Amino acid sequence: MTTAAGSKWRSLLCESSQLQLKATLLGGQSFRWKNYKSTGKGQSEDASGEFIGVFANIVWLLRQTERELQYRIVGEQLYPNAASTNAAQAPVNSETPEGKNNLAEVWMKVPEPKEFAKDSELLYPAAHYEQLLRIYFRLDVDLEQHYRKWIECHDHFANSAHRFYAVRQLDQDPVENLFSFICSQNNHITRISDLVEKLCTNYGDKICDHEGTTYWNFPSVEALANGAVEGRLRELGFGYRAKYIQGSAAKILSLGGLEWFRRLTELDYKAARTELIGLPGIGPKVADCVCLMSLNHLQAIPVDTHVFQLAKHYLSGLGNKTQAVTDKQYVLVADKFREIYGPYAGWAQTVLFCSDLRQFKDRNENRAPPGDKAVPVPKKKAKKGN
DNA sequence: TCCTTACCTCC
DNA sequence: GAGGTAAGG
Repeated sequence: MTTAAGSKWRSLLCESSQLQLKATLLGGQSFRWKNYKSTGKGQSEDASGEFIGVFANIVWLLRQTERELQYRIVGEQLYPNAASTNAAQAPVNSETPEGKNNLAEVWMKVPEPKEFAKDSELLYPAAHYEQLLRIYFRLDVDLEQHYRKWIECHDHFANSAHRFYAVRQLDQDPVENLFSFICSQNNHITRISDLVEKLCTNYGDKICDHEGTTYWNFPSVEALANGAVEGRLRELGFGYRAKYIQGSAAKILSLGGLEWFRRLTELDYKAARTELIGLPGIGPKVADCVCLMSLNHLQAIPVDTHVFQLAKHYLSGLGNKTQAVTDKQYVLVADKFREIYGPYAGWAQTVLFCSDLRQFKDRNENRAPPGDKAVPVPKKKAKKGN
């Protein structure tokens, strides 16, 4: 059920001032995107401007121009649950109420392809892929408007925004999101990516081969709950995270699997967070990552040691020596961010987080493109020092 | 309730 | 030590 790798480039309208692919895809939200260097492309070291990655059981190639987001389907498979859920009654391009538009929910409603007139070499009509991209990048949200607001909220954002334009909060698959962030504890991005890749190659299904690389989807909860998983993951170098992965998978199954995740999107933020912390290996930080990145709770603030350092822009008296973030400090910092930035505080924090990543530091390429006048250079506005 | 420490592995 | 968590004081 794979697609010929030769499928053509398609596009949807999307101003480059609304989306910066690089920082959005490589900034630590998802660990499955890579800079794409086509083998045929000669001297393209790092600057092809194309990214390859997987979501919704599709291998995507993405790039952008000033006016368009362009995509190419490298390979695809049916969503595994498409046939077994109440598929048919959800036309792909129906309007979904704002705030309820979760990727996993859409996947669970993906109709079977035979219900469509086939469009060229792909499984679905172009409108389907377009909708997946709109959901994944939350393209319905006017990001420039939020930037303007956040700039007014605090100097710290104003000083970072012009260096980091158009970082979008992805709306990810909760399964991939949760298990990826279990892997993230005490690790940096490259090793997290390696571990996530190992999960996929060992427990995922193959999607396709492309230019000598095999692409896999993210494993199902069932696959990760199997009794042999912990031992195998230890062999593969997951360390103490191995037990958390299998244990969380097993518990999620006992709670209802994907249906349990769906319920969490309907609960309010605090309730969803509490549920998540009930899983082994999930503490406050990972729970907030999942709330923010795949359960549509945009007020969640994941406070890691890094964010904790940033928080000293806002709060005095956090102490200079402490290494570990205590629960009390965590709540203090998260509440402060929400107080300053409002209901989309988590998104604002993602932008700030990106702007402080070493890999992105002092790079002009992260500035808004020359033609972009939408996000004004910071004005001023004193609000510091609480 | 609040705060330390061990934990796997890689760099 | 690293973008944390769970166990124990």
